[in-house]
Amino acid sequence: MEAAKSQLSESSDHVLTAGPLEVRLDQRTVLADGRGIILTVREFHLLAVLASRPEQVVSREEIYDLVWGGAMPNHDRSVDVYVSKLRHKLETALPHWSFIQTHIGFGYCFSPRPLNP
Amino acid sequence: MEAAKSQLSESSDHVLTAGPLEVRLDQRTVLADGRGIILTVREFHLLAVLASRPEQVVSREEIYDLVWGGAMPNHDRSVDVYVSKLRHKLETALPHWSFIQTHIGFGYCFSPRPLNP
DNA sequence: CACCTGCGTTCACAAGTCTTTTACAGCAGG
DNA sequence: CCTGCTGTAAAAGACTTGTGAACGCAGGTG
Repeated sequence: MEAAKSQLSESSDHVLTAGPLEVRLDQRTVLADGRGIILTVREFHLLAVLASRPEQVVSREEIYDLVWGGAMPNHDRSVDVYVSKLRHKLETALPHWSFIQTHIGFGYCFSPRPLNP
Repeated sequence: MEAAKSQLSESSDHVLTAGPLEVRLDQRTVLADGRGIILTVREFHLLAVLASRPEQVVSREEIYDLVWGGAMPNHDRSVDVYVSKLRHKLETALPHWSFIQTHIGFGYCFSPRPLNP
């Protein structure tokens, strides 16, 4: 039942939930199936930005502005690099879930879904 | 038996217990396996603040506000220095336990756990 | 009063971690 | 093929944290 849920729900203003993933904004912590995941400041901020807009495609420029602040320099790859790092940590913690989709030529989309098998 | 317990329990409003550590708020004393640990005023206050929120990540700013009072001056390292002093005393008293985790770029977390070897 | 001691604060440096940049490989489209 | 885009490892650089030491201060002691 919960498996089909792709919508992110908010227990409160400070907690984002997506499947087995829980992002606690006020405490700067992330739980995967109740176990803590250690993220760096950037990784956490990036996840918070993406997870707060489930199912919405967000452009690199906007992500950059929200997480790094200011306009994204030309040819900057920071967003890509951090999405990669974040995906890696999420995958390690929750191997059967996928959270971030790439939208080629544009940006990324937070869209939690269980992987079939 | 108790080894697996990472949650802090409260025998009363005035005593915080975490593994073999007992913080007596009303008496301003700390016991490690029943033996007293001598802490200075600052050290005790810091421990009390952290131990009263087990498993919660607390920012340096908040710690500073609660223990020192007021806003933390820029580049102030008092919190770090006292965490270091506190860790040292706790380690001396309870070599096989770890109590305070660092969350880089943010703050500290009181998370009592026995050390494996 | 002169001295000693303990505490809190600040400083400085080493060690460690994180961020940014760079480079290269794979992929899809023309 | 050639080009543009993405994934990602690794190098280089920037920033954080741990901690010993120095300093000033206040209280206690002879």
